[in-house]
Amino acid sequence: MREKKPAAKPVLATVAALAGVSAPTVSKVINGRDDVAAGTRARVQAALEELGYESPVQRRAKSHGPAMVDLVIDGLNNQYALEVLTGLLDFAASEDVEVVVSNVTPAKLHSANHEEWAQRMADAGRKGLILVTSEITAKALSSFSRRNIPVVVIDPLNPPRSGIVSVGATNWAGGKAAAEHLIGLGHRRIAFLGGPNAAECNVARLHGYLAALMSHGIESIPDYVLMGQFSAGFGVEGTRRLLALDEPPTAIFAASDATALGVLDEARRQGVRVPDDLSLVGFDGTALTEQTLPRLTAVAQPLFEMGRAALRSVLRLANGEVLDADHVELATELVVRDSTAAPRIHRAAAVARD
Amino acid sequence: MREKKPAAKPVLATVAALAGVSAPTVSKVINGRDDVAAGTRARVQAALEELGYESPVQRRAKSHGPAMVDLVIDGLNNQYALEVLTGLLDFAASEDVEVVVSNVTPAKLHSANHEEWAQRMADAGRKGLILVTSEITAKALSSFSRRNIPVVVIDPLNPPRSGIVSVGATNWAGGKAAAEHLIGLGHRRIAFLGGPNAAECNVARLHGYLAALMSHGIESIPDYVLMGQFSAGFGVEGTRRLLALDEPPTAIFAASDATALGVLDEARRQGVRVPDDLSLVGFDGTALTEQTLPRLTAVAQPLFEMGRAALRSVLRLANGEVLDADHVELATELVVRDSTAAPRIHRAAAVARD
DNA sequence: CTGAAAGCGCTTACAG
DNA sequence: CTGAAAGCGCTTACAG
Repeated sequence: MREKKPAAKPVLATVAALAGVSAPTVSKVINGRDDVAAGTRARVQAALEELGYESPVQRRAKSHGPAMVDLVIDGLNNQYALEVLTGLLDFAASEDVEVVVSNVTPAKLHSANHEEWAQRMADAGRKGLILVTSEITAKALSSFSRRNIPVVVIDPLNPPRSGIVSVGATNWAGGKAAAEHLIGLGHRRIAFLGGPNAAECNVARLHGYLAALMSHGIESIPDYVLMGQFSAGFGVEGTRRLLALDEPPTAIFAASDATALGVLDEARRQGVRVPDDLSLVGFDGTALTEQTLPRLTAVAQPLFEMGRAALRSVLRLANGEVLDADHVELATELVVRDSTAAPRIHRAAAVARD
Repeated sequence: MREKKPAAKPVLATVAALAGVSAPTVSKVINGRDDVAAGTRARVQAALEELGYESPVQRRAKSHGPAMVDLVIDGLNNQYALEVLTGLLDFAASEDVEVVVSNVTPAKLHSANHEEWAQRMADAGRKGLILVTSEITAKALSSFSRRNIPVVVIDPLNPPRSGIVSVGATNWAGGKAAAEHLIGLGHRRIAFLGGPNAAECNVARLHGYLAALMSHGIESIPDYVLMGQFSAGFGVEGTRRLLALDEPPTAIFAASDATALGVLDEARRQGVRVPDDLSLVGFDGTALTEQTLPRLTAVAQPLFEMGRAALRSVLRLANGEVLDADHVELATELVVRDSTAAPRIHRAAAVARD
């Protein structure tokens, strides 16, 4: 529902009254006729400015309806994107903003003609652009910024550069929390199944994990750190490699829920019980974590809120406001469920003591 | 003799004269008011068509940018909606159509002011409206059709009435295929865990299941048919009730993948092995079916294609074309994976024979 | 140059 | 339901 301001929308007659001329004269100034005295023209123009007058045509062109923003998701087909989208759409509805959604692969995004794209958005009166887990070049960004179209990236692949507005999660702190939870349970042989090396969020998770090991005096073992994709397939493959080691890990920190799903499947296939024989922590905290057996201990990202925050930032920028910071990270939270426990050796020792 | 130049841009009064009504009446038709007799409306619309009249608003909306349609999803947060959305967005991209997505609960949808909503869409030059798993009243529908905004419903909750264009799947055939697969494996005690009674698709699945039983001379047992929701929670609850029966079923046909997920969890909790002790067939065929252990045998709906077909229909209608049929059902397909097997008794007998 | 008056195209309020 | 009448916001034609 759109609220009508009590302040009456300025009409040609209003402007005329303020400028002390007749309506036809204002009409002439607006339409660029030359039969108006310079002084009169100046007075009328001042009045137009002051009242923020817009002709019906201008008003219409300026998108008569609710504000609209574009949202581009790379690979809609995962739980992660879905939750970001839901948060964003819910907030959009409450703000009376409409969202044009596109599902675009990174390759297509990269090869797109950004000038044309930005011009089309400007013509359509779009207020801003939100990208999810994509990267954007400085050159492409300038196509939009030159047209006053703000761009916000959710969970950017690149490290946050100044000039690119982005919303992320505290990936480093999340990685640290995951590893510390496992260390706290008594684990020392903790593996990391990461995503793409190029993804900044993945690198941050890795370094959080390394920081936790280091601060507890645990040496990191290169064989325990595998980089791949945020996918179940990589979880399966990585687990196979880890369990084939002479000294396999007692715990795995998977850098995404999807990866953890793969770990769970491969462990089951090999008769390795989770959490009895192997502890497992995921990352993302999507609805998937509740659907596995055992339910998955995971670092939850505030995906819903990230969608919300990104839209809020775009609307603020479109409104000419200044943001507190270009890059914002929302807090992750470790949610302990059923896939983590003390390592076997510990429990065996505890039983022996009894 | 009065010679009118044909090049003259048609104006409201021109249309009125041709239709033999007054200008205000034409104005009402254009703006979708409901206080115009059907016959009068038809005459006016014919005149509008013949003269190619366009209001200033329409003229502006039309000349600018790619076509846009609105998509309203009820409860985005499930795999089903996600796959429909993906199919629809991919086709939209290839057709250079933009999609405005909203996530609206059924309650909100019901209480919405459809007149205002339809008028906003008309003002914004939207080509059509697509609803996913929602119901729409005849009254609401008329708000849109009066403004020449076609509406297509994907997987409608109500039985397809004439006048409502919808895209669904062959739910009855799918239900029959699921039950026949189980019967073919030797099962006779087959339960059905359904969705809401109000959902037409669910009723069709149930009757497909019943038809299969009947055609094989298997009596249907009331205790084996439970109606609830398309959710994992109901899968858990239903399984609990079924396994507590004096003579529990040897197979369960779950009317959604989510329900099947719940069945799987509860079976595991009770130490009932799938498919050894219990066979399970799901319905939807979302990506979930590949992620479970065992992987889920399921009736797959062509969700991707349903999204695609719905958009295609809306664009055709917007283009003034006539559809072959108001309601279309795309074929479901049984995909056999690892959650179904011959019932125990059968296998025991087979072993005894060896 | 300027603006009263007429006009344009559309919408609104309301009597019948 | 319908349309005469009034109104709205803007533009045009033209007298001064």
